Formats: sequence, structure tokens, C-alpha cells
Amino acid sequence: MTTTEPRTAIASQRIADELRGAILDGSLAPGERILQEELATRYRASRLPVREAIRILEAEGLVSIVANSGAWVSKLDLDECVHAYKIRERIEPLALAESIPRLGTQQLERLAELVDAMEAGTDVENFLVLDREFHLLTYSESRMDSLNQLIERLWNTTQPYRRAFSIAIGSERNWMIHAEHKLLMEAIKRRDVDEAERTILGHIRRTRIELEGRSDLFL
Amino acid sequence: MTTTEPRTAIASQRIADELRGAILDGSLAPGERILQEELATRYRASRLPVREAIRILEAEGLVSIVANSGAWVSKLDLDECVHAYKIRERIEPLALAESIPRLGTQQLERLAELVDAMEAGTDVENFLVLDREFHLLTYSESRMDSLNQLIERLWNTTQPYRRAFSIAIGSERNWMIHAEHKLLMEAIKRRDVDEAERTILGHIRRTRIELEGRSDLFL
DNA sequence: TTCGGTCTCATTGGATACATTCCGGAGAAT
DNA sequence: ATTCTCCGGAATGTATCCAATGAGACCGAA
Repeated sequence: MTTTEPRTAIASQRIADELRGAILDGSLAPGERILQEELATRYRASRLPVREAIRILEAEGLVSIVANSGAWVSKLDLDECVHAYKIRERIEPLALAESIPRLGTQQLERLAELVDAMEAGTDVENFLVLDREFHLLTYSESRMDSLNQLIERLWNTTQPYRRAFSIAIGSERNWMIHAEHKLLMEAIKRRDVDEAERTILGHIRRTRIELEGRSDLFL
Repeated sequence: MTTTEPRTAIASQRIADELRGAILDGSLAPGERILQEELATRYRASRLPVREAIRILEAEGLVSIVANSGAWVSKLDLDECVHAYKIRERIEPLALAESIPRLGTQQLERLAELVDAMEAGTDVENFLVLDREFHLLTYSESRMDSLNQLIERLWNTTQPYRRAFSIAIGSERNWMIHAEHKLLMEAIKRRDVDEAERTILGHIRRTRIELEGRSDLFL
């Protein structure tokens, strides 16, 4: 027993996790109001842990708090979403470069599985889950925790818009995404860091540019 | 009156600001324990706003909380500090590139003032303040709020170590920093984005590499 | 002497109760 | 009719009290 972590999921954390899940899976849409009292009754707790949970999510960028007024699920406008992608263009290549040398065979196999599953499936929700796991897995061995957390935060805040985008384009242009995923995976297998960095950069940038043309997704 | 911001500095925010200041100016050293009760009496508030303030700072990475145990001022090891610099190497060039085209004459003048003041002064605390203002000012017109906040967070968490480093090297090798600042400022004045990106990247990277040789600063 | 267990106390986590702030609507005056 | 004011209700912010967890000291036995 090496870890002395208190395993007690303290209420604030638990509630924050549940709320985050609800936002990511789309149950709570951007712009939706968050009532402290409502959450308190739903999760069988008092308002205090709820408040702390809301603060946690605010720090992660998933919730916006206005003093003396209330909290809402964060709503990005097109610009803010584009900004997130521009940041991703810069930092995800770094995570990839640090991670590639340490990725093991099992992880490479899992990447291949994910690519196949994405190509086979047509369900949007399923694609979102697989795509996320694929990319985050490529970064998983970076040994830069703070960086990986940062990346995950960026993915989280833009998740609703990735969903809207995926639904909007249908499975129409997905062949390009699949091709890029394959290129990326091949570069990783060859441990070709430079090529992998270029590929992920292009992948994110292309997506960003497509996004910039779909301002209709942001009301 | 355009802003409808509630001007009421609610207690949690106020306390968070004071605490952040205390950490940044060195009054609270990394590793130091944070007692809720003590802060409560010091800031004439109950423990509740203090708790929320601590959570806010935890989200910013300045404080570490262990459930049922307490809170401490975050302590980075050498690796974590190096990671922060590696992330900065990737994102600060972006902020600079976005900001340069929009920097105005007044801001360019202020940059020149800061460079001169840094060269003239010998006081470490003063240098830290000026250096920070200089760099953040070069990013100030990026119009990417989330990016600028991210950069500020990275500066904040590494501030104690920049202080220790500055003290350790004395004013000995500062001429190189000053030279880099001047190069950067010249590139900005010429609106030469590429050159500016290269310069800031090199500036951060060189500092990181120097830092990697001073593991003694981390106990 | 050293290791293990228990006991106590200090500190944090949570619940309830109260104060404060903000928003919207009704009503009156211009 | 429009605008200003005032009031009421609802939701948030804060304080106080209680429960629970963790750390350290003290004591006892090997």
C-alpha cells in the first residue's frame, strides 16, 4: 500500500465529477443555468459542497460564475473556440513529442483498435468518445502532468462544439479525419517525432479552419 | 456606464487576491502551511470564504490541497518547473504573434522604459516586477484572454523559483537577459513577427536550460 | 530501547440558519 | 405612452455550529 491518498471521495469532488460528466456528455448544454439548490437536492448534499464543486468547474473553464447572480454552463463564442484550437496547435505537438518515445506496444495496439473502430462506426457520440481516447492516449506517456491536464481542459471546454460540428457534417467528410489519424499512428509507430508533430498540428489546424467557416454552430 | 459588473469585491475573491499577492511577493514561501483559521482572523472573515479562496488558488496551481489534512503553498520540483518553461516556449510565441500587430506607440514606449529600468536597477525584487510587466505587456494585445490568463498562471506558479534564481545568479549574467530583451523589443518595433517569435522562444529556452543546471534551488 | 497501539486534540468538511444582493413587475407621475 | 421608483420574491453569500478525519503524543509490551 504505497498511496496514502484519502480514498474518501469528498462531496465537492464527487459532485464536480458528476457535473463535469453531465456537461461532457451533453446533458447540460452551454448557456444552461445551474441552480445550487437543485444540485444540492439532486446529489443529496447541502449547498456548500455544491458551491465548491461549481468553483472547481469554473477553474476548469466549464462553468461561468457571476457574483450574486448565479452560474451557467460556459458558452464559448466562435472566437473563443478558435482560440482554444490555436493553443492546442502549439501544445499538443509538445505532448506528442514527449510521449512518443515512451509509448508501449499495448498502447500502439489500442491506437490501431481505436482507428478501426472510428472508421467502422457511424454513431456521433461513439465517435466523440473514441476520438478523445485516441488523441489523449497518444499524449499519455508525456510525463508532463500539468501539460496533459491543460490539454484535457481544452478538450473539455470545446467538447459541446465538437459534438455540434460532428453532427453538422455527418459522416460526410470523416474520411479525411480517418486518413489523418492513420498518418499520425504510422508516424508514431515509426517513432518519427517530427513527422508526428507536423501531422497533429495539421490535423488540429485543418479542423480549426473548418470550424471558422461554421459560425452557425454558435447561434 | 457600460459595465454592469457587480463592484462588490466578494470576500472569497478579495481573500484570494490578497493570498495570491502574498505568494507572489514571497511573503508565503512554497511548502508553507496555510491555516484556514489564521487567514480567517487575519482577513476579518469566517472560514468559509477562506476555504473558497484556497480552492480558487488551488485551481490556479498556487496552492495544493490534501483532503482532510490541509493546504500548502505549492512546491514545484525541478521537473515541474522545467515543464512550465517548456509549455511557455510553445505558447508565448503565439501570444506574441497575435499581439504584435496591435501594440500601440504608448505601449512600445513603455517597453523601452522597462528595458532601461531593468538595466539600471540592481534590486532583485524590482527586476522581477519589471521583467514580468515587460513580457506580459508584449502579450497584452493578443485578444486571446484565455491564452493570456494561462500565461499569467504559468508565470505565477514559477515566480518563487525565478526569484531564487535571480538571487542566486546575482546581477552577474543579467547582461544576456538585457540583450535578449532589446532584441525582442526591436523585433516588435519592426513588427517582425517571425523574428520576435524566435527571440522569445530562445529567451525562454535559454533560461530553462540554465535552470536545469541549478537543481540546488529546489532543496 | 524500540515498536505498536490507543487516545486525545487540533483542523478540516459539511449542514443549517440568516443576511444580502439582484432582478422583474406593478404602479404612479410626467 | 414612457420612464422612474419602489417593492417583493428568489437565489446567492456568509456566519455559526456540529461531525469526522488525521496527526502526534503517551503508554505499554516485547
